[in-house]
Amino acid sequence: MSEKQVRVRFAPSPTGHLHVGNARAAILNYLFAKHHNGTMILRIEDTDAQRSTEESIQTIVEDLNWLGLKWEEGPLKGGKFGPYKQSERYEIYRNYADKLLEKGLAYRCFCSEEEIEKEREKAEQQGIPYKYSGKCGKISKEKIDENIAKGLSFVVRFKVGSQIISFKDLIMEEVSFQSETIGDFVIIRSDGSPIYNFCCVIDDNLMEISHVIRGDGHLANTPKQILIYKAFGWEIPNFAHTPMILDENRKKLSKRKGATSVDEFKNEGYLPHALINFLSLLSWSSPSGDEILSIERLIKEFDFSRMNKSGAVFDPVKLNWMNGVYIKELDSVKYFELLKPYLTKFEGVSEEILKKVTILFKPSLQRFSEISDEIEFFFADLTKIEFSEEMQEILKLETTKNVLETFTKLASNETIWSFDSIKELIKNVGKQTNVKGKNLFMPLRIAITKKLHGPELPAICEIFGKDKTILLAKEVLTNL
RNA sequence: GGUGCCUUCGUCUAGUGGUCAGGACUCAGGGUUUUCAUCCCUGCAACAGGGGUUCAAUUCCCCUAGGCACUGCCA
Repeated sequence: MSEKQVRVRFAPSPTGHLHVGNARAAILNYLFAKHHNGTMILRIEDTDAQRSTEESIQTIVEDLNWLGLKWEEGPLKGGKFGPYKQSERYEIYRNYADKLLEKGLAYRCFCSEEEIEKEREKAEQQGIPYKYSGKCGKISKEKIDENIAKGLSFVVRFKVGSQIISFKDLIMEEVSFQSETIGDFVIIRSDGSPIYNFCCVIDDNLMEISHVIRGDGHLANTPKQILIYKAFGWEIPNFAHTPMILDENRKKLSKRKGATSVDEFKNEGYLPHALINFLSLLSWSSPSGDEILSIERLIKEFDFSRMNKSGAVFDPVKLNWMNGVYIKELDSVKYFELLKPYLTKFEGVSEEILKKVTILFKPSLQRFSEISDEIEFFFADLTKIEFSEEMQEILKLETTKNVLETFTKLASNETIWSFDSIKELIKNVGKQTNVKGKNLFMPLRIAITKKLHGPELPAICEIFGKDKTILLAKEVLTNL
């Protein structure tokens, strides 16, 4: 595979947002292309006029851009093998279908949908696997002309014949099918529009695709496609069918439980790099065993030989962890810039304060969308917040009263109010009350922040300011 | 039903004809932080089952079970 120029394509159908399964296919295509210094193509498979939308193409392109995946040829972008939208290539497909018709490798089928449906039901009742009978393949030429003259509508079916189709998949290895189980399938609809399996082959050939990398849902389509390649006498590309991404029940990852489309991850505050890293680690692993991998390393190390054949469960908990790792690595300028969109709730607050407050959460944040809830207590009226049972337990400690009293007393005498001075202050409270560790810090933390955990206490007090800090401590004291 | 693919800790995975079956996430415990979190360390936890082949099988072969996908005038 090295002599030949590597050309791969990502070919989504624009029927909604970019799903993580498709995103992974895009990522793998990208990594493979870059690894081999090849070319990546974006092709829009919009032959389903009912479901395809222009907006969807937009969002898919946006999502791909957000991920940072780049392609050399595609709609909008152009390239010498265009157009890259299948809906703009119908003439091409019809021409190739005509060639097949001429060669007798395909035929017009005049059966109505109702007729087919009846046959299908009958087969099902009898427990026999259904496949098209092929009866229209035997109609005489005169009859065909007569039918056409009568204006009867027809589909074009590919004549499958009988043979064993086997191919070597880069991931699944040797795979073979008996063509008899397939049945003559439709390549052109009655309205003249072409069907996926047909367009896909025509385009992959015309666009000189060297490697077809796609989800293993397409594995069963591959023999049909190979038959078409053979019918035209075309070279068959390499196939790599990637195992699917499953949900926690080991079912095809679908909506309903959590996020499944790239834009949802984007909105929840995941970093594109984290998503790519995480997705690339499903069914694949680095030879080094490392898990946090830069894009450069992924490109360098990616290879189908290290890919499993089994599906992988998408574990959002691990993704969150990984995203947290990448957030920690961000420098503070970039961190704040990416966080800004999640701060709309705090419009009236100065950027300076927001920067100070949000930076405290950089080590613990897993998703940007969490920031709002985390920092809210800085701007809320904390005197109105109730204590949870766990908090009350801690406040009930014998030492609590003394700690809070000493704290407010010493705090009132402070002249400077800085992180260091507050730290020192708490140290002194410990000395004077002879309380330390948890029993010293937790009552203060709870009284002042109304939370069981958060950033370093002195840092919070500093931002609150002296007056507010003392006020909050006192307020709790009076109710003790 | 038919066809195809798959099966190592809960999850993602490494790995080999002889290994204490390794790592990561989660969880638990400990250490640092005079607190929580971060961070560090330790621990829990797996070769689907049954037959072969072999001196030896998690690894090779077969069967069973289970899972998933496809089975459209969807892609």
